[in-house]
Amino acid sequence: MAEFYHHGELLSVMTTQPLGRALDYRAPEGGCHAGAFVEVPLGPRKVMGVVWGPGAGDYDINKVRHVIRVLDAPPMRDEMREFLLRSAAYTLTPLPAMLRLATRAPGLGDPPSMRKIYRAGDGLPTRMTDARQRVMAVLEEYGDLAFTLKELSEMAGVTSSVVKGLVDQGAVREEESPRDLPFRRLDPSLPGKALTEDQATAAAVLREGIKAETYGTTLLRGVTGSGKTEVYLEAVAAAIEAGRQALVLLPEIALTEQFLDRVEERFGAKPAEWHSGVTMTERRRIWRMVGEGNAQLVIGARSALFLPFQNLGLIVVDEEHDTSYKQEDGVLYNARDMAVLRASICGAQVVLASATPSLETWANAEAGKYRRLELTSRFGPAVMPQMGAIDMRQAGLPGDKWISAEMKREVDTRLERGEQAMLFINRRGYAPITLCRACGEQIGCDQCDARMVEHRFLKRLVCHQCGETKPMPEACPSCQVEGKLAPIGPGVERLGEEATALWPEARIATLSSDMYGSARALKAEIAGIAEGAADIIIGTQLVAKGHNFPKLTLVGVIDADLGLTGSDLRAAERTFQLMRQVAGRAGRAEAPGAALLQTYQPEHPVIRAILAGEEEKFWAAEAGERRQAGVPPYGRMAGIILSGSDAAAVFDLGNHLARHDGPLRAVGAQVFGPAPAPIARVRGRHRVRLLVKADKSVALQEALSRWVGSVRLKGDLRLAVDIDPQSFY
DNA sequence: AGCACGCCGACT
DNA sequence: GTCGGCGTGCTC
Repeated sequence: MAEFYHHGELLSVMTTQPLGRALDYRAPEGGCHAGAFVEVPLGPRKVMGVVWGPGAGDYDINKVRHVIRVLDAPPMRDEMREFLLRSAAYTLTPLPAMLRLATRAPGLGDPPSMRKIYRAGDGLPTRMTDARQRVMAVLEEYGDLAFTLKELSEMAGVTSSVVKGLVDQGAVREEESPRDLPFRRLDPSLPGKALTEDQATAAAVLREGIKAETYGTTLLRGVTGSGKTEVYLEAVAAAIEAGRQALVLLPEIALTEQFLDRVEERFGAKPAEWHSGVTMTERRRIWRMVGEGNAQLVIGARSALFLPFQNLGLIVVDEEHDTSYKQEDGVLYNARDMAVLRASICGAQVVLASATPSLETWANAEAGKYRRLELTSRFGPAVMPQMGAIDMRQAGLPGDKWISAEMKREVDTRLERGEQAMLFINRRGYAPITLCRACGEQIGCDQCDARMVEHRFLKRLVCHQCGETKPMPEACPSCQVEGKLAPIGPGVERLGEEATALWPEARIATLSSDMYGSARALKAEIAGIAEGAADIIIGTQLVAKGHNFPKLTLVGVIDADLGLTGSDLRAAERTFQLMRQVAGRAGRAEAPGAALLQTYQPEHPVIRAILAGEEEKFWAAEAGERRQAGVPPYGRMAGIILSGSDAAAVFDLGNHLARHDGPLRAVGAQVFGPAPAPIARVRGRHRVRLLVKADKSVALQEALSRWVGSVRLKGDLRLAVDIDPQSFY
């Protein structure tokens, strides 16, 4: 049991205020446990914090104030504190910022919110009417179940005043009940889908792992459609059977709805759903229920890692290679790595599922740190798609067309057969560049250094970097000449336009995340398309992620070269993964599929590896190059991002750091830069980046904090450390 | 993060 | 004289 502090005893409290350390307080009347969520006075304000441990006693004892109150929430467990400490140390994030991730729950500490519910009472109404009769019939039909006023009156087909009248007469009982209800119990004993031999073997291994009740990570690798989900749902079932909680992380909110249905199919009830699109009320409920152990399974985004699980036995990271797992939401962390850390602390199993694992995960599996499970056979009758390249150097297309004659023929064939075809391009909007033919100006963002992208659908120019938008101008903002602005290059909207011209009779659906007002609308659209509401699907990124289109038999990648060029060391890996994923879309059900890549570089090793299906070869070659270069996963890297409104001051700071690199040289690490960051200006702030490269064995974080801690940031200068950056060049 | 304190420029 | 700019420092 956690340490208890009696009234008046000195204890330390970690707040979410950016103080960087815990402060001493005295325990409140009635005392409190370590880990308790508390409200404490800080200057003139009241702030929330967590009782962190015994007081340090290094502060004027007369100035130490009392904890105001203990909040009504289960105390933070030691393992969560450990997780926060270690993830803060790993990512070089101040602890309060890390703590903020674990306290992001609306109404945390409020007493349970109550609502009125209605059930059958003891008495009978003095006068029976038709409406009253219907209410009593509903209550009788459902026995002792209780309903909200709205439910009951709607079910009986009466107004709420009828129910109220019955309450007054004692025929219906009104009760207070907590608004936050436990999640329905999941039933792991339901049969589930029949598994293939492959799947059954993998599932059995995962189930064994769960039984061991220790930490372990498994790479579950299987081509698209091989049934990874069915397999890891068996691991979820094993965790639930063992009375433990499970968490499934998905990279994309748009995927959750489909997934919830599969969970319901397997376990007879829907799990908790945690991501940015969930309402405040639902979040409060989830936070509370997860903490009370009344949510057995959570499906969520990366932030779900910080929910107060009481007995976490399994974390699944689906599509573990997905780059959206590494993104800033205040703190720069990779959810995949943090999942492994969280699990290792609480003795849980991790399943990293992917058709195309990241090189880090692949290397960890090769090194024997992760168990590796392979699903080779596809589920059901479908087979892997045939792959082919279209050499665009031979296609002879004009500069404003992107669909080759060969691609058109293949699509024609599918249309004749009543099947679906998908054309994929990873660029949102109409055209990535808007060029003035009079002066050569490319319209850029006023706030950033990025180019603005025309979105004809929105009738605006949009900055994909900072979200800034402006109306499409008539005249060039630089030379004022009118009518000379020209769209350059393809975007998904423009491709849709070209497709409409090529196939005027076909039903064409263009899928881009910015074309739908809500995730719900997009989901509905995708569901309709999957059922056959479109013949040709034109899509970006999001169609490459896990949707199932049974009638789809052709995927055409319009610009397979995107991502091959440039000096980003991970571009090849990303391209490989993306194309394998997209290709895997085709022919998931009965009809066999084909994948065609339009490329100007058919001899490129990545393109060839994809076409040949030689994945191991690709990874081995890529791993060799990285080992040679001493970059992740065979070396360590960190980015230092400096920002501020004054470009010169930002660069000065960068140069100062680069010159005073003693702490880094002491461990043999090298500094590169300063150079303008990949996005050199964001929202009016100039950004400069330094890169640090070190040997795998180096304690990089300690060296970095000594180095970075040596400078004091003046004015609006900011410094952020990005451990294991996604892109480095 | 807030909020107070305090030190310089331009006003009633 | 004094109002207010925001740089610096403090909060247990």
